[in-house]
Amino acid sequence: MAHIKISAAPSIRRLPSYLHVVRQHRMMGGEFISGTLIARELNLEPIQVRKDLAITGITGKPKKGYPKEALIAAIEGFLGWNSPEDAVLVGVGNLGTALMGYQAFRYHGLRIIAAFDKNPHKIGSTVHGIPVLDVLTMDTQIRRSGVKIAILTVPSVSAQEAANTLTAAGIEGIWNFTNVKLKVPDQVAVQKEDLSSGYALLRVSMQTNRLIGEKWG
Amino acid sequence: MAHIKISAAPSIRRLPSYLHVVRQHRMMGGEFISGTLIARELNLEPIQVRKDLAITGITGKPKKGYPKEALIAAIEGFLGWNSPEDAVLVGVGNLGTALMGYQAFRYHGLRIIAAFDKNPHKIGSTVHGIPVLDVLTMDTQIRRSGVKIAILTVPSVSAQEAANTLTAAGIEGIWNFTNVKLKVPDQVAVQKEDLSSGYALLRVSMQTNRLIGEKWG
DNA sequence: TAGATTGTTAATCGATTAACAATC
DNA sequence: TAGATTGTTAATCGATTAACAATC
Repeated sequence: MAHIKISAAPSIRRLPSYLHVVRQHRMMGGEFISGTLIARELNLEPIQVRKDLAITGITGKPKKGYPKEALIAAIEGFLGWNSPEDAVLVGVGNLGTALMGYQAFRYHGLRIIAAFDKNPHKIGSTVHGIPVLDVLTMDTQIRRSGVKIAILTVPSVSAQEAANTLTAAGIEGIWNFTNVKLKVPDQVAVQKEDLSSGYALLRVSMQTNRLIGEKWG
Repeated sequence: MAHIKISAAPSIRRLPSYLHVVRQHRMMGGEFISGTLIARELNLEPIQVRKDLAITGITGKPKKGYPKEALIAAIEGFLGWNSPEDAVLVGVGNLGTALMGYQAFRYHGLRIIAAFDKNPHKIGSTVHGIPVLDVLTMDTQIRRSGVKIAILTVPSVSAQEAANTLTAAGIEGIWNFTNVKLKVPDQVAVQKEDLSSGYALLRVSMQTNRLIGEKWG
């Protein structure tokens, strides 16, 4: 539901980065990978990595670390990334097009099977191999396919209307790339992706560094 | 510097959403806007909004709220968004192209003045009105223009090399859209933008909702 | 064996929330 | 005036970090 607070959200947010590190070490020799090593690669504290990994249910071996394959399976299983999940994308603009071509989604078990737009010039075409369909048929298509995830990349003004259609069609999760605070039923999860918050942090970090530089440089 | 911990990071992350709400209420009548109203629109606690706004230095008036224009100026000033800041973008792929056309950056005082790529077919063209230049000339161009911010949207394999060139050229902040943990000098700020962490949270939220649904629905 | 690493329990730290006097 | 709202001070909550016994 939209307003449930997910506990351990910071830990969950870090899990994909751990998964990424383990995958990179997959080919390299050794059956095990230690939390210490993962921590070092990500500039984190080892204890934090161990605590985070614990929520996936994995258990390691003292002195050795975590069995790589089991660790990958544990993280993927916890996140639901082990079985491929279909998604639709709404709004084939610049960002939508970019996300449709984003190869990394494969590693998250996320498959965009269709996109929707209202522009007649786009409808009927394919973008990165994904068919672009008429947004007017969205409700029918989603019901038929049973897709549960929608990626929302429409202009702000259309965001709430699109969300209404999506929820009515039975979508359970909306990955919201607009800057609109969506109003949805409680049983629908919304994850708002907000570029501006990251940029805010970057600018403040830069200011902080300049102050330090003046003082010490 | 890369590993400095910014205190009050969660508050800073929320500031752009407050700014967005105030801007939307700008035209509507009234000189003031209350923290209570902002909180309601964003599903936050009023006390949290007041605490967050306090770090910008703004002071409100009991019973009335915050003066809209002063509040906008305070947030923008705190974030450094009041004066336009130039940036370059490195890597004109799908995501790079999308960001080059992202209109919302105007509201953050961010101006992408040039992009760099190594593809001869792209070099010399313009994307969304922004010139695409040869990445081999990047060092020179950045030094000459004095740009301090770089948006990094190259493939993972090229990320560290690009970051090296950027820092050598005097870049002070890198907005990193790759999944590579960059190694940079301490005086360079890096903000890593990570789509997968948001997706992880979405999936866990959906799972939680399903469990609740089974129990109550 | 010795030393590195895990997992648990406790301590610390910081963020969120509560309470409430001041006030327009 | 009465009531809504601010800003401060205190309390709570949750996340991070520390300490350390167990162990391969």
